[in-house]
Amino acid sequence: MAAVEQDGRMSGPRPVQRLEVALPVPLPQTFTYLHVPGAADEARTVTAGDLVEVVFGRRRSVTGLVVAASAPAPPAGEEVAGDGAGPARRLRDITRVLPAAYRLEGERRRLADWMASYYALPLGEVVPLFHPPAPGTTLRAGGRAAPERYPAVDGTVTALTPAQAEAVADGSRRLAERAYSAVLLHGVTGSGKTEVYLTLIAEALAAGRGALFLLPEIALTPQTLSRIAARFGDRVAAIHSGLSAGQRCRVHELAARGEVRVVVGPRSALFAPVGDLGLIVIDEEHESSYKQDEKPRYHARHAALVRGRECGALVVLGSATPDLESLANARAGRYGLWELPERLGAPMPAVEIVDVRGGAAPDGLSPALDTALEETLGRGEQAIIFYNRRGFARALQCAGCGASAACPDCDIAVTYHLRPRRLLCHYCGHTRPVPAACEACGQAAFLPSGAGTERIEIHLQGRFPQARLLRLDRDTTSGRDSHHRILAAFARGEADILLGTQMVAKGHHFPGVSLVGVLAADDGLGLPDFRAAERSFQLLSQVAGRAGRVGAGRVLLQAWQPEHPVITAAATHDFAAFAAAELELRRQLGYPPSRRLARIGIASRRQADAAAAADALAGALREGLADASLTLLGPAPAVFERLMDRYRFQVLIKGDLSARRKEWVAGCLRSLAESYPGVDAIFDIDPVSSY
DNA sequence: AGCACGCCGACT
DNA sequence: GTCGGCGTGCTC
Repeated sequence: MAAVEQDGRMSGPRPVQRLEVALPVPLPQTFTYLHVPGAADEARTVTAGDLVEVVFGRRRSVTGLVVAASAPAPPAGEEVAGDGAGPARRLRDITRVLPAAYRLEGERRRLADWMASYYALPLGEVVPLFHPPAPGTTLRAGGRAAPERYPAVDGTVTALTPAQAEAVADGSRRLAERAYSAVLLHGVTGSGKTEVYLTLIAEALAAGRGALFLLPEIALTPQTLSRIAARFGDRVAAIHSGLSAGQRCRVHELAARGEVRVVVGPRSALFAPVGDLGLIVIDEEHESSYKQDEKPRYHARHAALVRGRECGALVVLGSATPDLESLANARAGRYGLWELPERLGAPMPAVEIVDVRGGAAPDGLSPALDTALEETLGRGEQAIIFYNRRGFARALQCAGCGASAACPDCDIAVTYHLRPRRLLCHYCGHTRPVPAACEACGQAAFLPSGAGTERIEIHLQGRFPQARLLRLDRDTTSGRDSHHRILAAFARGEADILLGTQMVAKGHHFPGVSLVGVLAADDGLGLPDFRAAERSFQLLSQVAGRAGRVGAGRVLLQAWQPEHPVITAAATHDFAAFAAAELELRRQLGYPPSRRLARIGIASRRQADAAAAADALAGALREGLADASLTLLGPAPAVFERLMDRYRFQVLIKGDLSARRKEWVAGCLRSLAESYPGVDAIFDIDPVSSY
């Protein structure tokens, strides 16, 4: 068959390329497409590393990575390769080749390969991380294309303290070596970690190299961005959830062209195509938001270390409360260690533990905290009250039969909310009006049991009617930016008390705060999760660090277990004591960082199917993974046995799974899905929690 | 995974 | 009568 050229002349068939394309589907194979170079404007010859758009199944447009491309050759009856069964079909042409700026090659490609192997995913499933618009981000139609502007701040470089200078000096030496190395920067709240990061970024830039600066989304405040912009001007670009698809593409292209040399953002910023990377900073490296909780379930800290290794960069992990895994790596000599033990400007606040056992209002403010708050307000200073539970009451219990109103889709008591007055499931979002009478026994008297921030708010309003109160939790932050607006208003002194959930603990500098009160400080310790103690310690340290960053500060921790080692270590700002005790526990129980962990979750609408599939899987794994270095736990019902109308079971694997074995497990899960329709399986490497 | 096809329950 | 729930089958 001859093609008709635009000028009407007949010509022979055009040479075509056969492309092997990795696509974002959970299938182990690549897919073969054809490409006719020169068939359209910019239809250049394709090579491995190009991204292409294709029609796939019933999907109009899917972006895939070319992993192999033949030389252009005359077409010869191009058919679907393989099985032989069924009628032969012609191979499909690709729709489009993405511009060269989007090519996935060099150390980013090696990172993609590592991720696919380490997390046991087809290569195509990690490719979307590397090209904008990234999945799961807000796509605002039309978006304002104007570059983001941040208020100018004083960009003056302050003199470094001796500890900061020492860290920077070691960092400079490492940068000059132009080889991979990693460092844990352990610096207490307010010790000036950011100045160390910014100085090192400046050094990397001065040496002509690029940098990535990762921080939790929540920490991407206008303050932070202004400070960075003041220092680096238009060589820096920020990625955050508010960017439109077009703005994301722009950042990507500027980075690929080398016009932007520093990219700041949350975990997804790790994949920006900044060339000749000299430095990767992971701030608040202990934050669990660095682990993506949907597929692909990667950990950005781990991936950052791999990217650093692949391009010869210095990777700096910073935290006031390092992840125990990072601490163990530093102690084992795999990372350097920089310590900033001194807070700048003010001493660490004094922390008092308040025993609430036997008190009149164990869920509310103790007399000690009440008095401290009264004094603080009397002096015209600000206070933060932290209670990690939203709503009015944890459950609405029937006074007659004791039954708590439950979620129809989860085996969970629903939370009682006052504004609006409804019952709400915090796991699936189910909501319904408050019933007039008990749904189980018909009696009309209820006992709201266990307090939440709404209830504390009402108490505080009654107790201190003249105080201006701001509440910060998921229910007061539904609007875009409302979170930052509330924090900014409090920072400007527009309220006297900030009451809220863990949102009050993160980031932000509050010069006027001299009192922090924590209700139920030991609340998180009861969770059946091997990281419960670590998370509690981090949270308490963080919230305590909000007090007295200027002048004297005071922190009151109310607890049921005042002698609990996590509470006493947090009260004495003693990270080393906490770490020593917790590392020993982890060693005894065989949890990270002593041993690695993988988790397989099984879920189905039908309980029997989920149970049978979990049993079958555990049996297969016990046989296929019989090895002294591995320990299998389960199958066991998940901690929340039923969520979103699905019954959940799990199997845990302790020990080091080789890439081979992960691949084998992934294969088991694929065949499990075939044998048990309606059953879903999740394979989570290095899960952030064990339930 | 995503997307459409196909087959049985409660509604204008 | 049909709207729509989700089981299931396939993807070059």
